[in-house]
Amino acid sequence: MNDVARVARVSLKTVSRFVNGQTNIDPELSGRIAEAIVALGYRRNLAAASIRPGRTSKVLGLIIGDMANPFYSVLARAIETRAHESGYLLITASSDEDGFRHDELVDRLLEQQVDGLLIVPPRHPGRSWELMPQRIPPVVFIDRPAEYGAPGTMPADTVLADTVLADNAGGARAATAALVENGARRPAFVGDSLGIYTMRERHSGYLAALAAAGIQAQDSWLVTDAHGTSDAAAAVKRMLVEPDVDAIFAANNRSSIGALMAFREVGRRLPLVGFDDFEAAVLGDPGVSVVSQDIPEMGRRAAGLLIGRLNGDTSDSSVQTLPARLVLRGSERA
Amino acid sequence: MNDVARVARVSLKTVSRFVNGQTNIDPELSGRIAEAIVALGYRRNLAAASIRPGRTSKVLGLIIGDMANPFYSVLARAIETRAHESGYLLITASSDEDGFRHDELVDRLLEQQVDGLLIVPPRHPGRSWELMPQRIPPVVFIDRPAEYGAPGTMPADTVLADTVLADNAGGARAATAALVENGARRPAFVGDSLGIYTMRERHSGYLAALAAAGIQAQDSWLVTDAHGTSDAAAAVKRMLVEPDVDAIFAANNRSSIGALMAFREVGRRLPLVGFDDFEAAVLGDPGVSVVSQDIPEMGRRAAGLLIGRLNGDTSDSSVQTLPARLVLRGSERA
DNA sequence: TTGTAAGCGTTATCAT
DNA sequence: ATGATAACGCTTACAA
Repeated sequence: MNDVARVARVSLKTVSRFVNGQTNIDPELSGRIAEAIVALGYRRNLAAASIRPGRTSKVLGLIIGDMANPFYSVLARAIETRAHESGYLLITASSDEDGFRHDELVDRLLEQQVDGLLIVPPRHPGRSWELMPQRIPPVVFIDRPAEYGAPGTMPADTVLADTVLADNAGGARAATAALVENGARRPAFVGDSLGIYTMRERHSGYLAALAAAGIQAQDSWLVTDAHGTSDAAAAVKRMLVEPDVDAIFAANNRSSIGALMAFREVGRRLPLVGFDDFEAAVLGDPGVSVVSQDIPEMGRRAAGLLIGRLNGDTSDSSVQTLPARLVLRGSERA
Repeated sequence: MNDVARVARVSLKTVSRFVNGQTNIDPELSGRIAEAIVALGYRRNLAAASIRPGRTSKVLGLIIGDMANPFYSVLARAIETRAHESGYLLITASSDEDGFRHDELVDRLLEQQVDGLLIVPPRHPGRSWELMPQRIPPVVFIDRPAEYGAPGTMPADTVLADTVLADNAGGARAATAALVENGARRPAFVGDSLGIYTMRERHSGYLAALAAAGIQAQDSWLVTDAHGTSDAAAAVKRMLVEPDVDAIFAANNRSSIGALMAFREVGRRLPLVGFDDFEAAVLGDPGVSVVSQDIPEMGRRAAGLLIGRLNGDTSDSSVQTLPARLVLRGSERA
């Protein structure tokens, strides 16, 4: 910038004005500056600009579980789009659901001077947010509450922290109810560990639907160790062989896909409703009914909330829960 | 940092040494510094650190078409993993395949002082890389060559630019050959516009396989306006009704899925091989045979190449082509 | 409208 | 081993 000023025979400040788009500049000087910029191939250094107090980096940090997972990548895209609209870049990092790595990433992003943080808390939490140093930029937690007491309670005192969740319990309840309405009396729950927040919520929705139908839930209907499609497939295959259950609520899309694999292998199916939509759901016959979360909306809301905070919104921390929608494609019937 | 120094009653430089992990510090002073850091909740400012000459930001920029697209998100994840291993963060941005937006992002990332750039050139190119100002950090182009002359030729003079591609032509040739070996005499090509580099390559592979089999390609076998699954489905449905062709090479996975949709709707199928694997490919009966690109390897290679450049590798610009693997699952047969 | 000088948080030089 | 001081590229009072 000094060089530009020298070549254009103006002061540093005038160049600064020019590159910042200020208007009160003599057209002649503007011209000389523009020429000098092109001649020298000058490009402003935003990192340097952002170290001034009161100036921001215009970069946001996003921590998700795994960028390669469609849930996260769709979420990330929605966030990126909203961020871009307001002139923010996005540093996206994967925690692999590991608390330690997550915490490292938080520290690194803060050192990198991001203006705000969007975080999907890892399944295996690390340090509590209560232990965070005082000066933290606004944070929005997505999909799962942060690890401290009740969601939205604690962080309000320390930092501006909002939370955006999906209605996991309500969606699971609707899914299970759809099975029951189509005649199921012994619907299974096939999913991952109940140590995971969303699984816990979905399980409680499943139980609520059973209770509402006057059905007594049985432990033998419950599979909570389906970490991947093959676990789920194995569990569902057992269900087809020993028909203890008469329908399946697949609590995530890996479980849904596992169920389809088992159906195909055994050559027989059970009524099925899954949580979370997936590409192949429309390809089978019948199509797979699912509870669909509006993931892009979750991302837009989260990013919008964060950017609102950065624009000076200091209202109380909020917890928003987005509705989940039941999409019936036929697989809920016998 | 000044405050820490004051509280710990040491000089600024000693604190700097401490936070940079230098060893030559009196243990007593170290202790005082550590205390002061905790007491003040001090966190280093990496943005400020990076403005020193010779110092780097330890941030890489990645421009892809669309983060929500599985091809890109898997690629991004592999890149992120490799970057993380070497201590780099990754700013990921989507161009939406639009040259103008792409160019804006390049400028912004350069202003943000990223140490290097990983770029999937947009389908609708903007400014040529020849026009870029001189001082540019190393760049790696992925999946498609950059927009200037032959891949890898031009940028060598201006900037360190490598290119990592998949063997689109070879993969398409193998896919088409598999159809022919299973009796196809009139295999269709269903894909997107040949204005797209990868489509052009795949089309030439398809033609090569036909030529090798002594089959004269017909214009009526060629569909190049399948931009999404429904376009492809419509095209394939026509093929099922008026059987001009006897097999289908789907040149991308949207076309494969469209073909499956058409098969399901009409209740009849044709031999099919697709380019690019997809989740639902194993769920049908028969499973869908595909040409599979090793996307994570592409990401690892690209990131590794870039980091190598950042570590001082100044060898000539290279163009690497990764093999595509034919995965037969049954759909290639009648 | 333009310029001068100070300062942001850090690291590097060079002395001690 | 430690520290004083300058410098990085930029913005912002404040002055002219």
